[in-house]
Amino acid sequence: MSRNYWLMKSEPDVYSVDDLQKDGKTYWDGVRNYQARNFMRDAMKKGDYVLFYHSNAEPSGVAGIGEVVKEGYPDFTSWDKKDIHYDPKSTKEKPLWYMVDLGFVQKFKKFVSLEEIKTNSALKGVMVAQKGSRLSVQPVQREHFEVIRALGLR
DNA sequence: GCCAACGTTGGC
DNA sequence: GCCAACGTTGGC
Repeated sequence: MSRNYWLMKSEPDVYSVDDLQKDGKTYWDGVRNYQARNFMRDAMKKGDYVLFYHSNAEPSGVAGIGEVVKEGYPDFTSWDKKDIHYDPKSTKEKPLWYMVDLGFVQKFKKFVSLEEIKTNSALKGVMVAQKGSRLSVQPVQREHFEVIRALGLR
């Protein structure tokens, strides 16, 4: 089976890997960036694995693994006026933003910090370690995914 | 809380 | 279509 690998960022104060473990699955609402949207709408497939990354955290890094359980569909929070992610350009008839559903796979035994990712020579070129990398949904090479998972399950 | 990096908006 | 101004992200 061919499976793709991704990294998704979430601020743990807002939604952490523990929340995902508790909920079992969640919908990944609130992405308002076209590149990230395109990944979720067009490229992420059921069964793909996702590194669950804690951003704006102390420390930041990968906290666990999730799995795509529902492929891209319109982010309904975008046309909800009361929602913090409301965007008047998006309507039910013409959705602008998309999301996927993410299921819980596992929480790492050992948190893999950004620092660790940056200094590991086997992880050279990982997008999240690059300066100014703000993309909240990004592709990860299989080999890199495996290295990070191995670090997390030590 | 600061600020560099980046994406988006809007005047021209 | 350029680019300055502005808003946001996210590491530190």
